[in-house]
Amino acid sequence: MELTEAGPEAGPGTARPGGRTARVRAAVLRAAGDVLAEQGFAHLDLADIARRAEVGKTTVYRRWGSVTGLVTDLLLDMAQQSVPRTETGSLLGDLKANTGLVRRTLADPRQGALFKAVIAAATCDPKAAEALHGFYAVRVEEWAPCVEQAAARGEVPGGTDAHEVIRAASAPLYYRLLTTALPLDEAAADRAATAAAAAARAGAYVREA
Amino acid sequence: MELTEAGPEAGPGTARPGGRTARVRAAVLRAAGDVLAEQGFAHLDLADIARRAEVGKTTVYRRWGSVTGLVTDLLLDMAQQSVPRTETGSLLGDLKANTGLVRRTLADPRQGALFKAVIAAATCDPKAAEALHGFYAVRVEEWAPCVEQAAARGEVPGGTDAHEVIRAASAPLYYRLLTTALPLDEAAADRAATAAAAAARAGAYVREA
DNA sequence: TCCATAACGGGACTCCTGTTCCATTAGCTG
DNA sequence: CAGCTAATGGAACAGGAGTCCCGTTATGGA
Repeated sequence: MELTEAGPEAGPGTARPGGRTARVRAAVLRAAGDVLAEQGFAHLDLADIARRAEVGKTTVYRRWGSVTGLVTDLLLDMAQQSVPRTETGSLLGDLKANTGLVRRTLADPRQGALFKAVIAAATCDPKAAEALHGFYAVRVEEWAPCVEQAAARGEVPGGTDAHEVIRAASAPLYYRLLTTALPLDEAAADRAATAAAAAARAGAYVREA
Repeated sequence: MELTEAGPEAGPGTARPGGRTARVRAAVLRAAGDVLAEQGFAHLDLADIARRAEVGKTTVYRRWGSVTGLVTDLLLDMAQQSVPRTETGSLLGDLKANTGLVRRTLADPRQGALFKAVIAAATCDPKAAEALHGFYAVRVEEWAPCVEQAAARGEVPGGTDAHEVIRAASAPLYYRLLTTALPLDEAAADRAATAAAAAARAGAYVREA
């Protein structure tokens, strides 16, 4: 997995990223996503993906090296497509927009399977973990302003940790997805947003001195 | 993986569970835990575990069959040792006791690695997922009464979903463990408890009609 | 347009995971 | 305590994941 490797001599796919290289990457990531959605992380076999993508097995091993490496790149690719944040004028509205987006993503067969896979990969592979942490750091950063605006409006106390509020809103959805068999319905998303907003208003996320 | 297989003819280890069979299971689970703590889920190789446990490779494959099967059994074994719930007299105190326990468990190198592994296994294996869901269902059930007592004391509105409150208290810790590189410190645990208590008091977990 | 070479692709090869077979050990039951 | 058989363990085997080698393709620059 040389994808995130710094330094002058990086792995294949970096010196000539255009044309064929890009096509191969697209085909492989697409095939990997298909397998994930259809059969899950356990059945992710690089040889099979090479076959589906109509790409040489050697190429897949050379560029991605392992299942976790491939999943990591899949995440990096997905991180490109950022969904812009919507503003509703109230903290609760903004948080509901956020949890609704998270819920729809996790409930979607393809995206949901991908996220499960990435989380699984992150638990065993440091590079995957780093990519995942980076992904969420960006997302949280993107949504944090809505809490700061709420603080400016006086909806929540000053000194409220905006990042922590955003994380608190998503957390129950991930917990539900991973540790229960309960459905990820809209009620759960709204409840998560409502709870985060209520806790924030009560000053639960005010930074300690 | 015949562990949870119902019916008259179950897998090996069920007809003569005493003596040697129990010793083999203990040795294998212990070795598996060691490897998990030392090297993580990715390096969990059944042949290696058999070697460490000084047990025949065939035996491990016959009784557990796969990495996820072994991890699942490890979880079932761990589910036996239930830590009794403490009662402090206030919802916030009880929730802090809960999140403190969760935090210590996840921060412990051995237990934390094990939980990460089980979560990873659950994302790719239905049996592992079922075992994990059962585990958390029991834990949540164990702690739910503290919310009901709080309702009886008038700390939270009637009709508050006790299970949901307990889940809400743990969720941020798991989210933090999996999606960030932030430390699982006591402040995070207390904050999670405080937020869940505040949201519950505000009626965020009242069941809809 | 042409060249140097980055990147790909096929095939052979290796090693290791997981299976099968059967002899041996040791629980359970009468 | 004796026998039946569940369960284990060693050894040989099969299949597939991952590697290596090298010829082929096509990209980016001169």
